[in-house]
Parts: sequence; C-alpha cells; structure tokens
Amino acid sequence: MVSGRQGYHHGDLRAALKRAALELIVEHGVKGFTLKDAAEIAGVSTAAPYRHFADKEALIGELQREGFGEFNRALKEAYDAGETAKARVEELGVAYVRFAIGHPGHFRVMFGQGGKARPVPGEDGASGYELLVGGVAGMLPEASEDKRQTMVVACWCVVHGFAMLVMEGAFPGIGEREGMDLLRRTLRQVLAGQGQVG
Amino acid sequence: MVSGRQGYHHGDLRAALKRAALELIVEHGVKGFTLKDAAEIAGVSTAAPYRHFADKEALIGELQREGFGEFNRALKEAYDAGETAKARVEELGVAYVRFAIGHPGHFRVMFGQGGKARPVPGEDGASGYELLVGGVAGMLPEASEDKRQTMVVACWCVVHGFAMLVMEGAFPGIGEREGMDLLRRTLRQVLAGQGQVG
DNA sequence: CGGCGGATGTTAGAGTGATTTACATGCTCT
DNA sequence: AGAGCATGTAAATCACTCTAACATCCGCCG
Repeated sequence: MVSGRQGYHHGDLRAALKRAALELIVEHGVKGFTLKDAAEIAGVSTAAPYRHFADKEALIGELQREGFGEFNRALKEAYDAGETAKARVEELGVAYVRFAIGHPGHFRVMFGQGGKARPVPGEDGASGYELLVGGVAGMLPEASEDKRQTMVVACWCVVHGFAMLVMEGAFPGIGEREGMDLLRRTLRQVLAGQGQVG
Repeated sequence: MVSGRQGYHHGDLRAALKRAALELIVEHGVKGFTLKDAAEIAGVSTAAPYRHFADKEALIGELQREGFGEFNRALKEAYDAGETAKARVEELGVAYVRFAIGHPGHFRVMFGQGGKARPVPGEDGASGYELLVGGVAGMLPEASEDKRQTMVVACWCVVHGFAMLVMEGAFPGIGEREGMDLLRRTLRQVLAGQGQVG
C-alpha cells in the first residue's frame, strides 16, 4: 500500500491518511491508532495531517460518516434484493454482518467505544433502522405494534451482537463462509419466533 | 467517593485506583481513561500507581478479570434461580444485560476494544457460555445439535447485542425498567422461534 | 525504646504522541 | 514571471506513560 508521493506535495494526502488510518485501526483498534503512524505511512511529517483534518477526532469522524454512508447503501441494496418481506429482513441482516467483516476499520470506528450505535439517519434516504422497521412491518402485517417492535429489536440485536462477537473473534475456527451460514440459520431462527410475546 | 487518605500513605491505594479507573472508564471510555487522572482522584502522585500495577494494561487486566468473576457469578445465580430450562435461559439473558447496566465500567473493559468477548471459562466453574449451552440443551432435548447451536448463538447474540446497544444509548428514552421489559419480550421471542432452521 | 527493612509515596526526568506556530515550497492563474 | 493559496516541514509545547533515585512510615526484633 504505497501512498505514491512524487515531490514536495503528496497529491492526495487526505485519502492516503484515511487509508492508513483504517489499516492501523484494524490492526491496533481505534485506540492504539496514532496520527503519527498514519503520517509516516503516508510519507509525510507529523504536522502535515493537520492541513487536512482539524485533529485526530476529525479524521475519525470522517471515517465514521463515510462508513455509515457505505453501510446504509449496502443495506439498502440488500433490502431491495429480497423477494419477500422476510427475505428482505434476512438479507438486511446478512449485509450488516458482511459489512462488518468487509470493512472492519469502518465498523470499529462506527460501533466501537465512542462510536454512535444508532444507524445514523442516512443523509441520503433510508437508514438501516428504517429499512428494518419497514421489512418487519411487511413481514408481520397483522401483528400488534408491540410484537413488531419486539421483532425489530430482536433482529437488530442478534445481528449487531453477531457482528460484534465475530469482530472480537468470539467464534474461533469459523471462516467467513461458515460464519455467514451460521448467521443465516440464526436469523431465520429469530424470524421464525412469533410465539408467546408480551 | 472520597479515597480517604490520612498521612503519607494512602491506606488502600490499590482499591482506590480501581474505583477511580472504573468511574473514568464509564465517563470517558476505556480509551480516554488515564492513569494520571485516576492517581489524581485517589490523591496521590502520578508515579504512585506503579507501586501497585506494572502498567496501565495491568490495571485494566485486573478490572477485566474481576469483572468476569462477578459476571460469571451473577450468571450462575440467575441460572440457578430459573424453574424451567427456558426460564433459566431467560434469567441468564436478563442477568447478562443487568450486569452490563449495573457495572458499565467492568463491562466496557470486558467487551470493549481489546477485551475478550468469549465468556471466559470461569476459573471457579461454569462460564456463562457453558450455562447457556446447558440451558438450551435442557430446553430443546430433542433438537438436533445444529438446532441447539443455532439457539445458543441466537441467545448469545441478542443478549450481547442488546447490552452493547443499551450501553451506547441506542434505545433513547428508555429507562432501566422498560429496557428490561423490552429485553424479556425480545428474549422470549427468540426462545419461541424453533421453526424452519437449516 | 532504637533501629532495620520492606512497602508505599514523591519528585524529576525520558520518551511518545497530539497539536500549534513560523517558515518553505510549488501549483495556478494572470 | 510572480502573486497568492494550498500543502509541507521543523521545532516547540503539552499531556501522559513509565522509570529512577530518594523519602516516609509501618511492623518487627533486639
């Protein structure tokens, strides 16, 4: 991962710093990540980043926003790909975890210590949360408001919990494929539950 | 929360530092917490903590171990309180979240960035994970191994996800009581699902 | 009682990383 | 070519972790 610097000026330091930051975050966590290291990877002095970001927090904040943008986009796409309401919810869940695995740096910044847990109301349109609410409504058109809320919370929690646990390596000896299979089974299991609620 | 210092010596600096650390962690996250602040709260110099902990990591490590100890104890107690297998699993989940809410500092250290996600095999006896496996086995004695694994993962994920989300303030405007109610409903919903798995 | 030794504190750095300031470089546009 | 702005750099400051050398105080032994 070379940053491609030619002369005195870098060319695209802003992007290079974000790339470097994501790598470092994956490797050392959101804490443990230092601007200094990012600057070094990009091949510039430690002061250079401040021409592009007010401070460390600003860089992290941008990664967070960027992450939520891609996240919401991925969720929307997955949602739209489902045929039935239940399938839409399932795909939503799968996309959630797939994102966590595929964008670990962004995910950590988004949901790690200090990140915002709430699926940020996508500036574009639908947030993941809204999609989920819609999917569940389509899936349980006759159910009470309470039942639906419960289903929404159940889905969100399983998926989020699954993502966090995978991230922390809680399911050792499980590859990406097996992980997604396990997730699908788990999700279907949750989606199937409509019994004695309340 | 005074640390009670009388003369040159503190009396129980070790414990005072742990208390201070927990407060700071709740307030500023595991990152953001500084030994310096903890020392100041305890009313000693910044070097004093090193008489009791090799370094910052050691303090955090001890909080982590201590946390898992109390956590496992709470889970065991909850498990034993349940009448039926299903009730045991439900109580387990409730205790999990209750612990997260009641011991936010410990919980963050345990499951935050860099913490170990796996319910550490309690040095004493049963870890939360083992209890859960046992509870599910009692609940679904006839089910296939696969089905049980799925149920275990589903329970673990919902509960962990719920705890993390509550922690991050993802359910705004929800007090402790409503939160626990919502959790119970959600858990029952998951426990009720045994449909088309696999 | 008087003093020794270990445990626990303190002060004074060294080393790392964040951030600012003053200065340098080099596009871009005229 | 040269003014002006964006982008870099070096050097300094500050906060924080951790270490080293020195200070206190407690309990124990004679």
